[in-house]
Amino acid sequence: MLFKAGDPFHAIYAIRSGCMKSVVTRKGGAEQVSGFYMVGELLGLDGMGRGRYDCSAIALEDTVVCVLPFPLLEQLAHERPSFQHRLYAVLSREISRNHNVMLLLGTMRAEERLAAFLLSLSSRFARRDHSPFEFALRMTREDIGSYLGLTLETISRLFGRFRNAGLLEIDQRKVRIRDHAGLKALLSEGGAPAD
Amino acid sequence: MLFKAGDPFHAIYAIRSGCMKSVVTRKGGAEQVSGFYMVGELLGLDGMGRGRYDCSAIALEDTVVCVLPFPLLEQLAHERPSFQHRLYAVLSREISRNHNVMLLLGTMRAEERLAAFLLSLSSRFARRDHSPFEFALRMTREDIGSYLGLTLETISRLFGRFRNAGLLEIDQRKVRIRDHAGLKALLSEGGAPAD
DNA sequence: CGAGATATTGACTAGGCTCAATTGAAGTGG
DNA sequence: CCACTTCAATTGAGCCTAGTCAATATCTCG
Repeated sequence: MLFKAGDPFHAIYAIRSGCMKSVVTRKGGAEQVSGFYMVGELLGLDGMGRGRYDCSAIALEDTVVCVLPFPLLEQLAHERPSFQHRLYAVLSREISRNHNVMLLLGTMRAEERLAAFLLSLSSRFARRDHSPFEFALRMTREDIGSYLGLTLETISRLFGRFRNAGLLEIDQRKVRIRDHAGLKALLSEGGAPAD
Repeated sequence: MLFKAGDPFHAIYAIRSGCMKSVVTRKGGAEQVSGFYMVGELLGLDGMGRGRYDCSAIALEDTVVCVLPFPLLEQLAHERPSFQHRLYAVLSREISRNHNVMLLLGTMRAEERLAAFLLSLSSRFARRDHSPFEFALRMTREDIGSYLGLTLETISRLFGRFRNAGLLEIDQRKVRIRDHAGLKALLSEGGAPAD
């Protein structure tokens, strides 16, 4: 665990290698995975508002992070307007990303959610010179379910269904996407027909 | 409509009077209300990442906003570090707020969602010297449902159930909270018992 | 090899959605 | 002023998706 919800905020973290998840906890004990982070992505952006992190960051494998002390970032931002601009953009993107998750949780059915999740992973791996069609999940079914607002059983069943439909191969955590277009098709269905 | 998803971003907006909603649209047509904004709150924070708004802002009644051109904000931030700090905090808070919505959409059942929504409204009105127990909703059942990831029928039924349980009175859009503690109790249930 | 996670699969249940009809409120024009 | 339209809200019946509970299988690691 890199930091815990409630810890005082003084830095954001950039992942140099490995993979992490962030978890928000509700008074009452219910938890939800609020994001998965891979190489090059930033954790802890939620902390600067209240001066405390409101989620916990947990490594999913051996992970190396780069500590970016917030006072230093603010100083750099002050000195270089272009850096200031970048930093605002990074925060704003996180908001956009959250909107997508809200859309997923609020409007999609289980199949669509998992398809969207896999496609998102796929494109993120692609941007990092990994194969977009073959990669290893670093998280458990339970983590995926929590992130997508589903149960681990549902995730497991969906993987089975996707395999039977010839959309992908899955062996434990190794995923191989066989029909990228087919996954995409699952997304648009239910909305307006593509015209 | 103040701005539309895809419009080029050049300003954020502060509400001076009235009430607005923001709506994200999915390729495929599905829409979701991503937030309700009242006096003093900021809209359009999601736009600075990509240079385009990714949601639309729609007034729910006659509304006056204050236009805050982003270049101006950046300049002010550069000149006054304390202002820069505030601006980062505002963005970060929006991320925290989104985490709460994700938690709501991902882990709560219908009753809990509506209770959480009403309590949130209540405390926001309180902070603005309105009564926290008596206020008028500015949005339709459909808007509420969309925001909470439920259908308008479910919202309507829940209002009925809450009324029968003596938790509140509701006449069209006028709400009167009769049992604040009772609403809160709906939230913690389902999680771990308070100990 | 054994213990404890993690995954898979089945049977059953229930919460919330869909479809549909009705009522109510607010606005429009003759 | 009142029919007429339109939009919003309520209510009911039935269904379906995903959750729950439970049993088993498989992995990982000490």
